[in-house]
Amino acid sequence: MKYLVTPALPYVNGPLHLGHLLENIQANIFVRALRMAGEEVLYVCGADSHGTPIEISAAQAGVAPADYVQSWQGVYQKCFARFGIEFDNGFGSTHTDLNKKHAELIFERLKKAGDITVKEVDQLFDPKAGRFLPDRLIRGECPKCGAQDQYGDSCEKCGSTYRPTELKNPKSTLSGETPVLKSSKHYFFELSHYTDKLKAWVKKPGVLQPEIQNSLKLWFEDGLKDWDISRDAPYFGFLIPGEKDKYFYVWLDAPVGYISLSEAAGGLDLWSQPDTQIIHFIGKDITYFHALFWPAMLMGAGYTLPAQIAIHGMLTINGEKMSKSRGTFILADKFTECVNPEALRYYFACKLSNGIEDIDLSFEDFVGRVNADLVNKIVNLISRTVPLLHKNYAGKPTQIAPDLAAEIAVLARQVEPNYRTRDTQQVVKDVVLIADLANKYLQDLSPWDAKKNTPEQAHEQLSTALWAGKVCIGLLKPILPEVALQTEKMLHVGELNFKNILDPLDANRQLEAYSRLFERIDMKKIEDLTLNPSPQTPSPVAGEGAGGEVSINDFMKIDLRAAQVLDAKTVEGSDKLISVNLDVGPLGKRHVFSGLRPHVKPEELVGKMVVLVANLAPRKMKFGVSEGMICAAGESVPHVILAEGSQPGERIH
RNA sequence: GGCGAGGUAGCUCAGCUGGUUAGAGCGAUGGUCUCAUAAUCCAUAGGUCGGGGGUUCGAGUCCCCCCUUCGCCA
Repeated sequence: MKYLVTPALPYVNGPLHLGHLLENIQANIFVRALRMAGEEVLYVCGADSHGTPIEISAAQAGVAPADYVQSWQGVYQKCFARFGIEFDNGFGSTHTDLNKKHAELIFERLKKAGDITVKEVDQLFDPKAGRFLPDRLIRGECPKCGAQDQYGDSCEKCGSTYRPTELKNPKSTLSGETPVLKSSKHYFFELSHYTDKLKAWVKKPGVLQPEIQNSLKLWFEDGLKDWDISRDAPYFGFLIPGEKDKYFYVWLDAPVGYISLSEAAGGLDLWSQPDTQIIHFIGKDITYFHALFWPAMLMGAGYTLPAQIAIHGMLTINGEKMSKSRGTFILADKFTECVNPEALRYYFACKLSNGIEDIDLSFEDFVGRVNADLVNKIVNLISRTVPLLHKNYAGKPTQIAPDLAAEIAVLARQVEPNYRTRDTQQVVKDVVLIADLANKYLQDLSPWDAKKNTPEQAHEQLSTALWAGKVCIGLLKPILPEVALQTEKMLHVGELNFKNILDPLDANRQLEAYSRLFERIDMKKIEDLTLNPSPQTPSPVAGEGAGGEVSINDFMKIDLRAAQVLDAKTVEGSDKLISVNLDVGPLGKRHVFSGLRPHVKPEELVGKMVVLVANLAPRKMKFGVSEGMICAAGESVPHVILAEGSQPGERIH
């Protein structure tokens, strides 16, 4: 039996946030657990790279859409890697020749099967921008309640939904023009042809969670409607064969990415073998596409159907929807600056099961679980035994107590099946229970207390507790790969898997000295996540460091100003800094610490017109606050760039 | 608005097809050990199971209405 596991392909419209991580951590844990059980698993993912939003963002950034997508691809891959998530064949994209080939192939097969039809559709068109407008790019008055400035699909005030053509006084958000109605030919996929097959597939046990089966009923009752799968130029996507200005709708070629990414990783045959276990991890928001459109496409084109659509709930932060204004729209990279990424893996594992309820990241609970259970109980088993074994028994373990070992083995054997059903909530519960047993065992027998024990007994007790700790970490290995790796090295137990996990420790091998496996989380650091909210407008294309391209928009974010040096002094206690006061005209006066001391004499600066990065975030330094940066050129011997002839405060661009 | 899924102790959650005095962990409080990242271990307190009505010998568990959160409405 071979497995193919995919998370949803993240759409390229900004940096990854904790919501992406929830799904990807869940899928990653699942993959690691299967592999630990000896299963063969292909694990692929990539950027969902097409569509109007990407095309427009790329245009705004002044780069080609393909380049725009590619630069994000690298950012995503690095970000995932920080959380222990790495895909077979790297993090791919749906904008590839391979994906084009498969999208066309499926389209041709559906066409041959008579599932593709062509109809004329009236849509709002922006004459100035020369393009049809998706609902989200039209704003106007709600036809129901009259609220101003509402999207073309639904009203945020009264919640009513409508067609964009019903909107009063509509305006294109691209050009501000009033859109006009225009007709165009569209391709449709006749989903209803697959109604019976889909009904049967949906009911197959294990394919979908019961809650999802319920919610699908309505869609079937209403009757499956045909699906508009084409978009007119300009559009970033794949041209429809035989057309010059019509493209596949992004949602058609996005799931096809599952196939092309598989092929790129050497696993195309997984889609033709009947016994493959194809498992898609998705959020409940995109159920429709994965439970109806996608399987219907596969049915029509003759591929293996997914064995399971593993659907999870949405992520909330402290009980509320992630919100940019509340600062709870937490970016993944920001998180890694404050907290060990494995803590998040552990916490999500605590909360996830095979249910579809929303998952709440409660900071209080998060810190509590990690500190109280993971550090104080589980890791503690190792940190309280290894040093004693070194002190009294030359760092070598001995045989283990059979009674406790048997009790623990019973719990440990439940773990693998729970991973397979994605019930990591139960996995963690069982592991914590093992840790509780072992901590209590140690406490009751106190092997550190010579009066209660003979040395042999104490040796066995310590070894048993350490073994229990190893079992705990081993069982959590899919969740905490890095901690497990460190433990394997420290205890010399080789690569832990579900077969060898209960093996005793090698009595002839000296343990490494104990080093901390996990640090407690400081609540203050977590609070920092929300105190400094993630940026509203994430920087696209950037993030590649020096030498990478930035868009004009990125450049324009930097506010460079001409500034006149009022005075400049050396800073006592620092051989690098110069304390500079600047006149920035209308922006007032600024104080800056400049690191130019080794190359520039303070008195040389006075009166000069320099270039100031005026909107650099103020930085608190040992000697005070610096409110900007003075630009200089040159690597080893920098010299200050002068803006001669400028007036203080003038913008430089 | 329609449909679906939730609303159980301060926090996060278990409670299978209705059945004895509603459970767990964390947190809190008191005590304990001192090997360990002031960790462990023991004990105690904490709930009108969102609200109201109904079916039943008996409902957190079934039915109806309402409030509330989340998702979807192609």
